[in-house]
Amino acid sequence: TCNGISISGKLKVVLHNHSLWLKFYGQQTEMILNKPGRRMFPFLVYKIHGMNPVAHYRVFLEIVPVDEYHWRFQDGRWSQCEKTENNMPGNLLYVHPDSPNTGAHWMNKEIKFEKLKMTNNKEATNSENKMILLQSFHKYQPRLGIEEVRYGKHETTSSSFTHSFTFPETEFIAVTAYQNAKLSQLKIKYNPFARGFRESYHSEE
Amino acid sequence: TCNGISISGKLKVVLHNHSLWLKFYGQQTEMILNKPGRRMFPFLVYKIHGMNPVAHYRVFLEIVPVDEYHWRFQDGRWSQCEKTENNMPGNLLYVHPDSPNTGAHWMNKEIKFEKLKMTNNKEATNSENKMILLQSFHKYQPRLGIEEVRYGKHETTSSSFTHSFTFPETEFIAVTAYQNAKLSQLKIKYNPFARGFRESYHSEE
DNA sequence: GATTTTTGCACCTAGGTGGAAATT
DNA sequence: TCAATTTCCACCTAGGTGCAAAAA
Repeated sequence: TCNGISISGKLKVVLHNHSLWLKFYGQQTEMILNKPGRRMFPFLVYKIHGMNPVAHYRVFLEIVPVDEYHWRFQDGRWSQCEKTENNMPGNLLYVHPDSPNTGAHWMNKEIKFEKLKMTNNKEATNSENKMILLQSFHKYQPRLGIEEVRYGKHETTSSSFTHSFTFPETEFIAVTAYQNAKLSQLKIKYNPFARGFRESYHSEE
Repeated sequence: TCNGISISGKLKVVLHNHSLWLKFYGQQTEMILNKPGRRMFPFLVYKIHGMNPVAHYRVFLEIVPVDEYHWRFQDGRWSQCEKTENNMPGNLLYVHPDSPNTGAHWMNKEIKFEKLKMTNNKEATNSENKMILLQSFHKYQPRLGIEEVRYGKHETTSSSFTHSFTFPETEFIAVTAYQNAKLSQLKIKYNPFARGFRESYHSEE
């Protein structure tokens, strides 16, 4: 596991920024939730192989709850706490904006989920693409979905298969503020938008 | 003509920023060409009515040469000059990035060609969407194309119709530098990205 | 010379960061 | 008091303007 490659049938998916994800995975990745919506960092980038170039596919992401427990960061460690009673709500599906599209299109270059946003606001409505609604202090596992789309005679859509791809190193805990200082230092180190917080920023050549 | 509405069969298209285009049309619109590619301003925004919500359509733009003449700005006026000998080259087609999509999608909101870029560089290759290749000092007329897409049994695509919509007020002359000072003042007045050139910028409340 | 195109630039728009302070 | 969330912010990235000077 955690080798950055996942295979299902004829399809092969590579987690394109695998090594970056591993760095965060080593500190237990945290992702920020807020009302206007926050991007993931790292964001998910895949490379897909083995599609039929002329067939049509819908590519999407599911953010799957890993368990029904509340997690807590204490004494420098994450630990499972009480079980969550209510059914965890949430919009956990995000369809890639290029969907639907041909196999040739999807295989042509990396598939980036750069603009996916996550929120804890139940009333959130992003005009362009719906935001992912999650619960703070819960653990999630992103899962890539690839669905072949067939267009029937009567304008209806029927899918012939759906394949799922999971990369354990992309698991994360949703938070409203970073808990682990080492984790937030990784964010600052690798996210270009956080460059202002790098100690080296003003001293570098 | 120039009322901002165009009808073809069951389809009706409204030029959504009609009044802005009219302001420029009154001064003979100019659009900048350069190597990295330049957006149009105003850019083309349409509202489409009368599609079948569940049918699929491809929406695209053609930048049609109005004539084969070289135009010149002299003594405050544009005039037609010598005829262009060579066949005018160019990539004159720009498929809207949402294509293909359902009638419901297209009719849901205004269709913006905000990110279309124009260039005079024959070797230009924009990774995302191809740039429109035009000739400086030539006159062009944008034309909206709507093509119904039908998916056949054998993964092939066959179109059942294509409708075209032309709005005379969106005609323009391509240039590498603005010729008419009144025209460039309109650009400064209405394009948010040119705000720094507005006289009123620093004196406004 | 004269005209056209290119380059470099200051100045914007638009929006993504984590942190600190305020709020809940 | 404590923990979690929200708000505000300075500081970035990214990239769209017309203009002036340089180049072609």
